[in-house]
Formats: sequence, structure tokens, C-alpha cells
Amino acid sequence: MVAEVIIDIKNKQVNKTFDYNIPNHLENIINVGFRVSVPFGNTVRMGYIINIKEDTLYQKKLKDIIDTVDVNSIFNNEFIELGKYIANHYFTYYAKAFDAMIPSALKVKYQKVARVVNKNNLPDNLKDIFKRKEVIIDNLPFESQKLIYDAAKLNLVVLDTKLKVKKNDDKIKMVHLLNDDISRRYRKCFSILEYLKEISEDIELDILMENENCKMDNINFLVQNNNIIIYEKKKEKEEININPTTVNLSPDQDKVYRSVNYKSNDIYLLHGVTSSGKTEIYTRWITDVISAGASAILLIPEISLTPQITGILKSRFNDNIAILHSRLTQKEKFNEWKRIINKEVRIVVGARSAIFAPLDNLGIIIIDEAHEESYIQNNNPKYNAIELAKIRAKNHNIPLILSTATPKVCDYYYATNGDYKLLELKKRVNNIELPTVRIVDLKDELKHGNLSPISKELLDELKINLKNKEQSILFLNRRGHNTFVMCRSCGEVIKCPHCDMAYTYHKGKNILSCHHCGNTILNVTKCPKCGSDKIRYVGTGTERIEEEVKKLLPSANVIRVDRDTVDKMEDYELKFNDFKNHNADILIGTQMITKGLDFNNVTLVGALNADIALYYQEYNANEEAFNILEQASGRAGRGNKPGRVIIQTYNPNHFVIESVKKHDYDGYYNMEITNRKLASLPPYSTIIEIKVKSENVNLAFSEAKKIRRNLDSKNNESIILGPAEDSIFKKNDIYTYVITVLAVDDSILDMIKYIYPLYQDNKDVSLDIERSD
DNA sequence: AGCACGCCGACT
DNA sequence: GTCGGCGTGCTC
Repeated sequence: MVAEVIIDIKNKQVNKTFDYNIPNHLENIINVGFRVSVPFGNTVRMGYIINIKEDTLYQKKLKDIIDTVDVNSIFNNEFIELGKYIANHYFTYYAKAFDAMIPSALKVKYQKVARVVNKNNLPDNLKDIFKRKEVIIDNLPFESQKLIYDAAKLNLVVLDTKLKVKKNDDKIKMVHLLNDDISRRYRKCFSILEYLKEISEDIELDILMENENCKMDNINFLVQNNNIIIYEKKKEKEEININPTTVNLSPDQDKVYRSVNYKSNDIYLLHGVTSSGKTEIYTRWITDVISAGASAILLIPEISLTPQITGILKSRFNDNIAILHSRLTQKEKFNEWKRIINKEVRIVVGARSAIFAPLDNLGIIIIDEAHEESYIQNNNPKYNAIELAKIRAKNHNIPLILSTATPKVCDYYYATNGDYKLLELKKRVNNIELPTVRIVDLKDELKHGNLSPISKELLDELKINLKNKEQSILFLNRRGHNTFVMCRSCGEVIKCPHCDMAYTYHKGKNILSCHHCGNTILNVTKCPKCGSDKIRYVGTGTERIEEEVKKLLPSANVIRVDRDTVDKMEDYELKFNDFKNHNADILIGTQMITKGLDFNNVTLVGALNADIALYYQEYNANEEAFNILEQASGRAGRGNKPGRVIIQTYNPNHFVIESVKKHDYDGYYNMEITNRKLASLPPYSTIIEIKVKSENVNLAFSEAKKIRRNLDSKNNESIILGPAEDSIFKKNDIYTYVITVLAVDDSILDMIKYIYPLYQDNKDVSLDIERSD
């Protein structure tokens, strides 16, 4: 028998199946969905068996499968099909798609080993190394490795690759700089060492590779050259707090609860205002499904942001629930996964990736805060967990529930045209009032000579809250609006040489950092172009707001939360608990703080510059702006005190601002859906962005134009735009042009599917294709 | 992702 | 000259 195998290498050259012979002793063991080790080239690799067949079309003799990696099949047919779907739909490699579906604890690692052939004719210098018959090469110092490779050439030892399932890994890899002694000619490695020197502290390997955009090749070279060492640090584990409550359903809640047909493949949009008691309804649905013998998946945006939900569910379902917590160690995640596989649990709660929970008798899938962007994986494969949930719901013929206070325009559209069923909750529990929203026109502030980012009206309210010992939240959507450094003499803006984007100024560390590639330099005192010392800082970041608040309200206790003050999850929780326990009066932050947090004593929310969201250069800018402002407003007055919201803007008459003021979702929706229809945007099309990348600007542009011509030739009614320079035109020395397709039919999609593989083998140009569904 | 094969520049 | 960098191609 012959097995079709996807090799575990994420590379376009091997993005296909390879046939292997199944040896007799494995014939009764191996099945579709097994992971196996196979000889590949002159090494050993893991592969996924996606099909078993009688014969092969391959001309040469097949190699044998070496062994199985798992005791049981890891993917059933549903997941193999899902993996293929992800690879095709999201234009990525099969290995990446399959990789995305398994918990990291189940991933394999590769070890290079050397074995002694004949112990008697081993030279003395090798005898020290080979205390055992077999050693792991990667752990040895460079000199010993060299001796082994020389010995291998003389056939004194044999080299081999071993596969290990790293199921007990609760460690993270750290990089430590030993010395920077390296020839300048190794450009990449040189720059890595420069970076390490600059930050002058140990760094997580993953973060280093991300920031320096380097491959394991470079890292291995530096290890061998004794420039760095890699060590493992134990990841601390944490408990989640349990917060049990039981409440009866209101008539409204009860009506929603009873509307779901468990025997259908219906999609329901549960549109319920903030604090309308949606969690309680989830638990009823889950209870019903479980009693009927089936299982349930509940997706939530980020577990640490919703301790209430996990607390309630955990207290209700005890051991029958697996909570895939982002800070579980790898071992814990593996154990949870095993409990699911062994059918010890039938309820899975978790973020995006929990959609891959291997439950085989699903009864319902619920998605909380379904408008959240975090359901879309941000790096390759850019899958949307909600789209995958639809597929799984269809496979199992079960209901799918999308729950949110601010539905995406597309979802609401589907709910109104009958594709989804609409369920509504219009009242907050205990009839708490929605906060009052006031709009401050920043143009008027300027006219009255107030240059501060905080308006007089907002300042007055902050003072009132301080006096009454009530808490306030100030929120600044900073996306695309950083503090950058400019020369007042010649107008030069200090930019990252790799990305052509302005550096962002960080006052605390006195550094300039590129938010696109992570490159940092020491702050400049003189203009690099004209030498002038008239350096000026432009823009408003949370850091400046904090300064301003401290100046205006010296007695206030301020906590700032953004990616600069919290890079670890623990910091994040620490700060929030601090605020919750009233150790501070004012919380300042970016969109991080608008998520589903519950602070009972917060009565004032200020959105400092609502316009930033409106100018966000994406088709869903209005949607994002409405959602973020409405969700931020929802933070005010959740306890028994009424809430006030102040929105500062230069566009007080913008329909998004006016709708937020009136908490008028329908008004906003009707405007926005009309805009979408006129511009042929989703839900009236699927947006596909074809990113053409090359180090050579002209080549990237000419290839992009060629693709555009190809698309035009097969186009019926879709809109094709570009090629245009990408919003980040130059990043890491690579130029990107974008062709945007608003696809209304399949003909253009077929063309893209045809074009994509043409660039699979191109070394100078590569394509990244992203789609809105 | 590795690794072999082969081309070209800079050194004992 | 020749050593060893790295660009290119291949892996069932």
C-alpha cells in the first residue's frame, strides 16, 4: 500500500504530496490522519498521511515510511478536509494549515544525532564525546560538532535525524549574547548581533526572529559560531479565578434561549446590548446540548479579558469543561487536548484556535463578541475562526450562534436577508440605563485656544469624578497615529531605513522604534539630514496623554495600559486588578481597554480622538470606529451608578459619531450598508488583496501590472484596483504593491487560483494573497 | 527546511 | 592557484 504524505516543511517547493510505501509491519497500524516519520532527501521529516492508495504514479522506487509518530490518528476526515480547505482558501501551504490545527505541545521537534559505528576504532578525541553510543549533536559545542562531521566523512560515525513529540514542553527558548565577534560579511547575522547588543538583555527566541525577520539558519550559525547561546526558561503557570453566579432568565432572555433549533444548521445572530446577560443564555444552550449527549464549543476573543465567562462556566460545568487558556503551559494544553480526544470533556472554551478542538459529536458552536478582529489569525494562514466555525457547524448539522452588541455590518446584513436568524436583547439586565454620550467638537477647543488633547468639558468631568471618588477611563485609538520625530529646520522626518516608515518616539527609554519591523535606534539630538538641533515631536500618544493628565490633575492616580507599558500578560492583569481595586483614579490606554472588562466604579469614559478610527485606511473603518466607540461607551456605568461618555472629535456630524451618541445601531447600519452597496464592498463582494513583493521595486511593479492584465482578461463584473503601493510600501527592504479585487463572482477567483501557483517557484517575486472571508 | 552541486571572489 | 562563501535545485 502507498501513503500520500504532506511533508512538514513550510516551503512553496514542497507544497504537494509525496508518495511513500507502507512497510508490512505498519500496514495494519497506519491510517489516514496519522503523522509518520519519513526519509526526505538525506534527512528525516514528519509527514501527515492524507490518503492511502493501492499504487503510485511516481516513476522511481518509493521509499518506506520509517515509523509512526502518534499512537492514534490525529486528524479524522473532517480535519483533513478542513486543512486542505484552509490551504486552498487562504492561499497557504498545506504544512502550515495542518500545523495551525494542532496544539503546539503536539508539534514535533527534530534532533540531529550521531551514532558510533565501531567503538573500538574510535579516535581518542571522539571517545570523550561518545560516552554513550548515540549523542544529540545540536547540544554539543561547535568544536565537538566539527569533530563529529569529520568522523562522519570517514564513516566512523553515522548521522541521523530523530523526531520527538515535545509533549512536556512548558519552557520558552531564550537567547543570550556571548560575543559579537563576527565578520561583517554575514550581513543578517551581523545585524542580529547588533540588535542583541543594543537591547543588552536576553530575549525570547521567537521575538528575536520576528523582530529581525531572520530564519533558524542564521540562529544556528550564531550558536555554532559561539556568538549566542540558547537556553530554556520555565514558563510560569497561573490560576484563573472562579467567580460563580446564578441568575434566572428574564422574559427577553428566555425568548432568545428558546429560539434556537438544535436540529438545524441555522446561523443565529444574537444582537444584545452590553450587559444584557448573554453568558447566562450560553450556559442554558450548552446544558441542553450536553444533556442530549453532544458537545459544545464556545469561542471567546481572549480568555484573560473575559474572566467572568470562564468563571461562570467553570462553576457550572466543573470537570466537564476544557478551558484553553492562553497562558496554559504547553503541557497543560496538551493535557486538555488529550482530555478532549479521550472524551473526558465535552465543552471547550477558548480563543480562535479552539475551533480546532477535536470534538467529534458537536451539538452547538457559540461565538462570543463575534465582531472581534481577534477571530482572524493575523499571520499566515490568515484564517477566520468564524468562517471555519460555519464549516464545522455545517459538517455536524448544528446551530452556530454569533453573539455581539455591535454586529459586523456583513453579519447584520445576512440576518436581515434571511441567511441568519436574528435574535435581539435590547435591555441591560436589571434595567441599568445605557450611558449618556456627549460630543465635544475639537475645532471649537482650538478656537478657544485650548491646545491640550483634553477638552475643557472632559477635564471638568474628570475633576468631578476625582471629587466623588469615581473612576474614569481615557481611551485613545492610536492606530496609524504615532509620535514621530521631525526636524523643524528642513522638515525631515526620521525614518526606519528598512521600512521607509517614520520611527515612533518612546520618551521613557529615549529611543526611536519602528513599529513595523521592530528596529530601534537611540533617539537623535541632531537632524541626520541638515544637522540642526531643532528637533520636534509630533503626534499624540498615550504617553503624552499621561503626561498631560498628570499636569492638569496632579492629585490623580494614573495607570497607563498599552503595548509599551505591558508586554507580558501578567503586567496586564496586574494593572487591571490595580484599577479594579481602586488603586488608581484614571486608566489611560489604547483599544486594549475597550474589551469586555467590567469595572463597577467607572462612571466616565473619554474617547480622546474618535477621528483616528474614522481615518483608518480600510474598507471597514466606519464599522471599526462604531464598534470601538460603542464598546468603549459600554465600559461606563455598569454598576448601579449611571455612566457618562465624552467623545472628542473634529467631525461631530459624522454619522458614526451621531449614531454612537444615540446608541442607534440601526441608524448606523442603514448608512453603512448603503455605502457598502454603492462601493460594492462586503457583503456585496469578497475583497481579495494580492500583494506582490520583491526586493526590486521595478520588478514588483511590472509583475503586479502583468497580474492586473491577466485578471482584467477574465473579469466579468468584479472591480479591480491597483497595483498601488501597499500601506507599508517598504518593509524589511522588500517592496509591496497591492492589487485589490472586489470579487462578485467565481470567475475572478478562478483566475487568482490559477495565477497563485505560477509564482510558487519564483525566487525574485512572491505573492501574498489575503481575503476578507 | 536541509543538503549537494557548482560558480566565483579573496586569501594561506 | 584552492578554500569556502552562497545561489540553485531537489527531495517520494
